[in-house]
Amino acid sequence: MFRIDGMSRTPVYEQIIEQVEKLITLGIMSPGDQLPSVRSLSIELSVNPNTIQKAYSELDAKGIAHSVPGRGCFIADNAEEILRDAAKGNLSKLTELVREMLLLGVTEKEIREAVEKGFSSADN
Amino acid sequence: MFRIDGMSRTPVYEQIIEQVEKLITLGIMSPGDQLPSVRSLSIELSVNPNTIQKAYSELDAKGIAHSVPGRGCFIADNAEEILRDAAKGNLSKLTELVREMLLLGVTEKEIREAVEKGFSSADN
DNA sequence: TAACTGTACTATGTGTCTTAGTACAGTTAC
DNA sequence: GTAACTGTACTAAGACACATAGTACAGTTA
Repeated sequence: MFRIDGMSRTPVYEQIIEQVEKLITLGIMSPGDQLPSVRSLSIELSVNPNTIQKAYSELDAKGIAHSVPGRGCFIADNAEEILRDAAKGNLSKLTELVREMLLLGVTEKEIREAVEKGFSSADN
Repeated sequence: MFRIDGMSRTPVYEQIIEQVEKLITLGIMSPGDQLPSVRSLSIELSVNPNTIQKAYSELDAKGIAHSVPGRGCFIADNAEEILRDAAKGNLSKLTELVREMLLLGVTEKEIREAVEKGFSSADN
C-alpha cells in the first residue's frame, strides 16, 4: 500500500504524507478509514516507528487524519475538503509554471497540449 | 542583482543557480557576459566563497556557464538552448500537476483560468 | 609586480532526518 | 483482570547535506 523511495531527496515522513493524501484523493481511502498502525507500517516499510509517527502527527496537524491514543489513526471527515482547498492554493503555482516555461521558449501550443493531456488522463 | 532567502528550505547555492538561470531567461544576462567573481558575490550576499563556487561549478557542469581560471565565470554560448530543453522536459510535470489538481476537485475552469493568466502576464 | 580570477583542500559547526531504545497511558478482546 | 494492541513522549546517537573558516596554488590582467 505504501512505497518508499530511499534515493529520493524528500524525507521518508513526507513521502508517507504524500501517499496518504494520494490514497484519499484517489478514493482508495475514505473518512473514517484506519491507517496502518505506527508499528506495523514501520515494519512493512523497514523504517523507524518514530518516522511513521512524525508523518501521522503532521497529518493530524493538517487536519487530514485524526490520531486517537489506544485506537489508531483515522482519516478525518473533511480530509477531501482540506486537500481540495490546498490544491486551489496551488493554482498560482500553476500560473507561475506556465509563465516560466513561456519565458524559457516553450511554445504556447506545447503548453496547451500538456495541459489537455492532463485533462484527458484519468488513470494514475 | 542577486538576493538570498535565508528562511527558504532550498540551499543557498541552488538559489544562486536559479537566479542566474532566471537572469538568462529574462535576457538580462547573455552569452559571454561575466558573472560576479566568487569572492565579490560572496561578500555581496554575506555568504561563504565556497558556497558561490559550488553554484558556479554546477552551472558549469550543466553547460550553462563556463569557468576560466584566472579570468572568471561566463555565460555559455548555448545557455538559452540548454534552459529551453530543460523546460521542455518539464512539460510532463505540468501534465501531472493538472491531473492531480483535477483529482483533488479543482474545476477544469479554474485550471484553465490559471493557465491563461500565465499566458497573459509577461512581467516578472 | 600587484591585484585580480577560479580551484582545491582540510577542518569545523549546524540543522534535519533517521534510528534505537525505553516508557507510559488508553483501548479492545478474551 | 489480563494480554495485546493502539498512540505518545522522551533521550541519545549516527548520518548526511549545507555552510563556514582558513589556507594555498595557479592562471590572467593591467
